[in-house]
Amino acid sequence: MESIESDTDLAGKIEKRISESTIRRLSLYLRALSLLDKKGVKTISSKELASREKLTPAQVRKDLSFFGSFGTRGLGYPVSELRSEIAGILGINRIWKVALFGVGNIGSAMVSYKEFARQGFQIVKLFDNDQRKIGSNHKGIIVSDVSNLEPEIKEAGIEIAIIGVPATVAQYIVDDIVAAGIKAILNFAPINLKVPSDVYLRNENMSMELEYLSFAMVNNHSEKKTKP
Amino acid sequence: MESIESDTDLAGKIEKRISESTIRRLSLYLRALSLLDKKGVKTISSKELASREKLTPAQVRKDLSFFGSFGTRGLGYPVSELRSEIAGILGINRIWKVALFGVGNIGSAMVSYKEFARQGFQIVKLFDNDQRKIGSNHKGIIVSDVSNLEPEIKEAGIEIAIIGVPATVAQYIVDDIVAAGIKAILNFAPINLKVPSDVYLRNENMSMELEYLSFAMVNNHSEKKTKP
DNA sequence: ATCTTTATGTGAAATCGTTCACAATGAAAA
DNA sequence: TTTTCATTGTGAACGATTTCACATAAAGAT
Ligand SMILES: NC(=O)c1ccc[n+]([C@@H]2O[C@H](COP(=O)([O-])OP(=O)(O)OC[C@H]3O[C@@H](n4cnc5c(N)ncnc54)[C@H](O)[C@@H]3O)[C@@H](O)[C@H]2O)c1
Ligand SMILES: NC(=O)c1ccc[n+]([C@@H]2O[C@H](COP(=O)([O-])OP(=O)(O)OC[C@H]3O[C@@H](n4cnc5c(N)ncnc54)[C@H](O)[C@@H]3O)[C@@H](O)[C@H]2O)c1
Repeated sequence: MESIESDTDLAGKIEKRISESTIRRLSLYLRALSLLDKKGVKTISSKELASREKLTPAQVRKDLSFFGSFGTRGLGYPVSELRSEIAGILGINRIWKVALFGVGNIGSAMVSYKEFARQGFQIVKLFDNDQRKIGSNHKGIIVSDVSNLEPEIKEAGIEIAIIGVPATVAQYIVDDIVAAGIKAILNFAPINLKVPSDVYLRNENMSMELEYLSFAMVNNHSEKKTKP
Repeated sequence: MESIESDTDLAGKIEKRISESTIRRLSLYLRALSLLDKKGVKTISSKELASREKLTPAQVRKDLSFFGSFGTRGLGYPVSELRSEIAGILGINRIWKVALFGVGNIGSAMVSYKEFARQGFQIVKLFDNDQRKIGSNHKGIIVSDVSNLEPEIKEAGIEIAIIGVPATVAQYIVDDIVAAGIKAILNFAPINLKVPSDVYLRNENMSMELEYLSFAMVNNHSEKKTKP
């Protein structure tokens, strides 16, 4: 439960905790590199990569240096190779099976979004408690009854859950999900969910982003720093 | 364009830049306080408030102290009053008119979400370029043609735009929106949009959150710090 | 082969954000 | 009243992250 594990850790080297900011920036690098790769660009310098994501070249180099030396001095980084290195670091050079809880507005939007599957996040199960939805077909997936989640999750090999149910019931669903062995949760409900310390939880909070915009406008708040 | 403005700044006091983290935590405090207020709780200590959002009491007190003294020593903070103070700081004790661009999966989900309006963000215009959608009624709003956005935005007094169009066209739409005078944008397209420095931009990046979960699982990465 | 140019990788410095620790203060009890 | 108690508000210490600055290395030019 500490730091990073040995598959990105050259033997004997002292491990260093990777900051959340660095990990988030890796996602940005990955997105930029994927685009460049598709365009046929072969190499890119930290300066160019930084400018595409409003970061500094030093930041790019420092972030990457935590994981290894991927560049060539005088030349830059090989686009395609760096792309797959980062995919490997982020753990998305594989398929993650995802289950979605709550096939409502936000849930339906997620299932329809093909980009997730392309990035390795495959939504393979949908759960709801509404009898009108259970049994119906959404993008090729039959909606299951949430009251029977454990065997279905285990059988399908689900490792990530997305929470798209109302805030009032989210904690109950999460308790069941955790009991079923899921270790990663992306939550859209506006509530602070309690999970055991070995379960990873991220919150998607759109109100927070709108409120940030509101604050910025009311206070003429300047972005002082490159933030992923 | 620097720091916070004078309405939260007692005369003569030196202004201090408020960190992004602090602003994001204010949103969390607001959410918790709204809930407590609804439950009829009258006062809350920094300790209790912190525990509800997985933060430290010192953090809560420090965050609030940037904006004033709202508590009573020995007692705590008055829930209802602090709630409206924070709403004032965030600039949401008023109504913001919002326009949504791209009435697709994510766009439809946002229009249907009543909570935004309750928080002061009122979606009053929808824009699309699909002839089948233009003129149709979504939750009481007629979808407008995006090619005629400027007069409609100005007439409606829109100040915030939500971008729910494909990444390939997002920059074009944003250029038009900015030309129409909009100063705040919440973007769902997975692309780094270029905007003038006086336009506030926030990105909602769900892939980033999923990738963070993936990284955490692959690397047994522990949350070391309270992050909003 | 040698030189010039360009750009990486990385300690060290600087900046920024969080936590500590305690004096100050008001509420409640005696 | 006076004392006790709980909890705020805040400088200062600490820790984390970002930026600087340069030695190092490879590519391309001459
Ligand atoms: N729609 C948005 O734009 C938006 C934005 C931000 C956050 N959210 C949050 O996302 C969540 C879902 O929002 P929505 O707009 O999609 O709501 P919704 O009402 O459209 O969908 C909720 C779904 O959850 C299902 N459900 C309810 N109780 C359940 C239970 N006990 N078990 C399983 N399924 C259950 C309902 O049948 C429904 O299909 C909410 O917590 C909301 O606050 C939504
Ligand atoms: N659906 C999701 O869960 C999800 C998740 C993350 C990010 N996103 C991003 O959000 C955006 C929208 O995704 P979606 O799934 O809602 O897509 P979608 O295709 O369902 O919706 C896009 C909408 O934009 C409209 N549009 C296209 N070109 C336009 C133009 N030039 N002007 C105005 N409108 C135009 C289309 O007619 C359509 O209604 C995309 O950038 C996507 O990458 C979506």
